[in-house]
Amino acid sequence: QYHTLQSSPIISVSSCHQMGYNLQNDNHAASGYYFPHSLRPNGAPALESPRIEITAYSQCPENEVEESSTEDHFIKRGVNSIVTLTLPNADGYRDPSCLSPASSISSRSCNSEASSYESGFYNYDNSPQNSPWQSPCVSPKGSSSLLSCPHSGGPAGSPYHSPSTSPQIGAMAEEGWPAQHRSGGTGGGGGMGKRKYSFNGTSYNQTSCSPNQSPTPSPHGSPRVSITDENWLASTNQYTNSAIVAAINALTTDGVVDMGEGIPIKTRKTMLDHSPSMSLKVEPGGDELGPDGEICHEDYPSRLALKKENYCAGFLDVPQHLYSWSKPKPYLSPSLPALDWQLPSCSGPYNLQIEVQPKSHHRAHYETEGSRGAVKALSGGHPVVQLYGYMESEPLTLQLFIGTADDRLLRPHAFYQVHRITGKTVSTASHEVMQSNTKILEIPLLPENNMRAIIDCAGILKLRNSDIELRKGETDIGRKNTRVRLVFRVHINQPNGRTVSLQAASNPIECSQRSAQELPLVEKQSVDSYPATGGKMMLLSGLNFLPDSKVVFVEKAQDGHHLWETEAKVDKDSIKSSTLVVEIPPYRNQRISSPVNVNFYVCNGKRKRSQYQRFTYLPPNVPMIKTEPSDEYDSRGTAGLPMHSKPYYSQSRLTPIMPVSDSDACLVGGYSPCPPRHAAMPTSSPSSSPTLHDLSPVAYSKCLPSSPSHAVLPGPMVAPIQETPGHPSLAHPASPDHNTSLGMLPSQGSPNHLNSPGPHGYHPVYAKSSPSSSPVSHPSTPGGTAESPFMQAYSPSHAAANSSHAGGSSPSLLSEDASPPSMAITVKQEPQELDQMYLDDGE
DNA sequence: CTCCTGGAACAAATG
DNA sequence: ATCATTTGTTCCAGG
Repeated sequence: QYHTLQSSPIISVSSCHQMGYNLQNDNHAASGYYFPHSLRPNGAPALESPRIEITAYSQCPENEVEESSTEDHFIKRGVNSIVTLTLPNADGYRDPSCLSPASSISSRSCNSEASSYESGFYNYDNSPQNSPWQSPCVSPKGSSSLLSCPHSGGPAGSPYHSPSTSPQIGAMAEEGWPAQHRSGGTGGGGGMGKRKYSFNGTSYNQTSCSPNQSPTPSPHGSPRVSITDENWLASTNQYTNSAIVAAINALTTDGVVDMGEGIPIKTRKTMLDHSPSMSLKVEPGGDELGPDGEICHEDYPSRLALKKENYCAGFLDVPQHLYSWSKPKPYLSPSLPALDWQLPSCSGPYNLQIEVQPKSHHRAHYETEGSRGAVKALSGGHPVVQLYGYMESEPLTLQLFIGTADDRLLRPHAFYQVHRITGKTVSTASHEVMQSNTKILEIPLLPENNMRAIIDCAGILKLRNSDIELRKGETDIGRKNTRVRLVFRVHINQPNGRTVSLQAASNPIECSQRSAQELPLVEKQSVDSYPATGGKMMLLSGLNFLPDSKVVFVEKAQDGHHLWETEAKVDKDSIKSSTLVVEIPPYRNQRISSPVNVNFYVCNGKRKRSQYQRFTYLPPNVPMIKTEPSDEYDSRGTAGLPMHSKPYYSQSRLTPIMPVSDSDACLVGGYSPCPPRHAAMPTSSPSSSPTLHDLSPVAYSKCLPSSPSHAVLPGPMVAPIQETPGHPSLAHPASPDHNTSLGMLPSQGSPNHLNSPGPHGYHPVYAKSSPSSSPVSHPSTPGGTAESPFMQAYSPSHAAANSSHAGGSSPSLLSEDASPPSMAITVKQEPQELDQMYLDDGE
């Protein structure tokens, strides 16, 4: 294993490894990945108390029988608890930095699912963190899994072992964090007290558990129990972690990161694992999966393992047997990248595409309600996801989880969970798996179906804000945080032992009943860019437009303050609920020499605004750049309907992170196309493979520089997620993490930036952008890709980049200047990228 | 009879 | 501190 690790390291490092963990690279890869995780380190902060809680959880699991998810969580927790216990060293938490590589590594391996293992790990833990164990973890297979567990555990364990290690994370992080955040900040008490929820039947289960479990220091005790807390906690940690990580990073770059995350994750996973077992239902999916084995195994394995080790044994086993998945591969999962890692949508020949996007609105259901059905597509059908470039005969497993849709990096959404839909109307088999508080739906991707899956089995469950916010470590707030994205992942094992992980995120989905009914939504705009003179009519298509809807164009500075704002003239007579015609207002400066990115939004009233939409003013003389179709549109005239739906789509791609933008290009063809794009991502590291997430700073930096050239792309297109003009809501206090978390992202971010037409030295901006300072405001800048600062706000990637580390790297990007002239257009950068890509592929 | 939904009542959180 | 909004969650009822 080591060999592999070592050998591969360099190469793979950047890329895939994660997957690869199994493979080998662990170290490198791990390190890279870990970074992000390292965020966890944040754990450091929180660390202190954590363990305690864990213990509690363990109890819960059994009790609760709630349905899948909750139970799972509990179960896991139980496991976790075990784990936690192990970790006695609180110290470690804090030191995350100390951890350095070793710890980090271990953690990662664990990350994913490892958690479950953790419990078992103790022993492992003992082993000196890093070394052997870790590596083992990395290693893909089998035993490794256990090992990995250890890792996960290791991290946790490590703490024990070595204080330095820190404590990694693991244990600490989870508990600690939560405790701190929640209890301290919000005052869990408050939350608890507030609601009656506790009473609710649903909550019962949870509560019962949680309370007990939650031993958390805090008094939460309260009924609420935020059930999930525990579970969540772990997960939360992740988020938090990111922030923390960021902080940590600042302190130290070491592998530390991993630690934190890894542990939490593990715990979570465990929980998940349990659930899975519970879910046995798997049924069809299972069958299919079974065949696939590989992928499934990954997840399953872990589960299995966990189960076995833990109490599961009995229950779980059954299911397992049923399905092939259960198999022995357990370990795989551990190696998989954490859910908050940013992954590219295409790598080498592979390209994971969302062929049919989900509708922009889907009312999520509460636990107190019945299911509200599966997420549907605009067409009335269901979302469709396809993997291009995969020629093997082995089925793969497509993973789906609910991710965030804010301006920060993509990560599992704390307030929503994917909900498995079954029934006669459902044609797609699926199977639930829990990974660190996040429910994942696993769907078979079969060669016979051309590696295409119709997602008609995925609903969305809303968790009570009060429950989630109480989780330890959870820093996000649920209020107004009702937009999500479907996040799809595929892990492809390659001959060389590495695993390529791809990720694609859907366009944002508004899950709030009220928001969906009241907030205007712009799905398409007929014009993306136009000369500063304005005057052209632009057709907007979307939802909830009212006779008195207004369209406001705004330009924000990096720091978030408004540079320019004007209300455009709306053709009141032509307004329909789904369409609106507006005249593009002249830009404040008619002499711009390079494209200027601004934003606009539709406003139905004070707090009823659409997300920011991107728009680019072009220098009067300059012909429109190819970049966008806009030209066409222009010519057509607003009346023409040709709209761009860029925003969303681009976004979706974005999600994948940087890659995303690239992905666009890649899209169809898959193979060839991708490579180029990779460039963007890959750019980061020679190593390349986008797939891999290069976490390491270095890579980034590298990438960035190169990126400039690449930059072009769709950057603009990227259209970061739409942001709501006025709502900072998303911005959460805690957020800092986002940034940090991103470490990985950076690459992405950079690309975007690059892409952005942004004329001139935005760099600075970026740097600023990070601006975590004004979390809230940031969002606003959606459009900004190009120029400005906005970009940052928008795309998560940006954020990431900006924020942390990225910073380091990003700067370079900025400097790139590549952006230069607005035009930038996406030229192909292929060469470089390709190389990288190939390399990756080749390897 | 259960599952979906669409609508809304209620009530906590904000402004 | 109070009142008006908003927004989150729970209920209902019809298909």
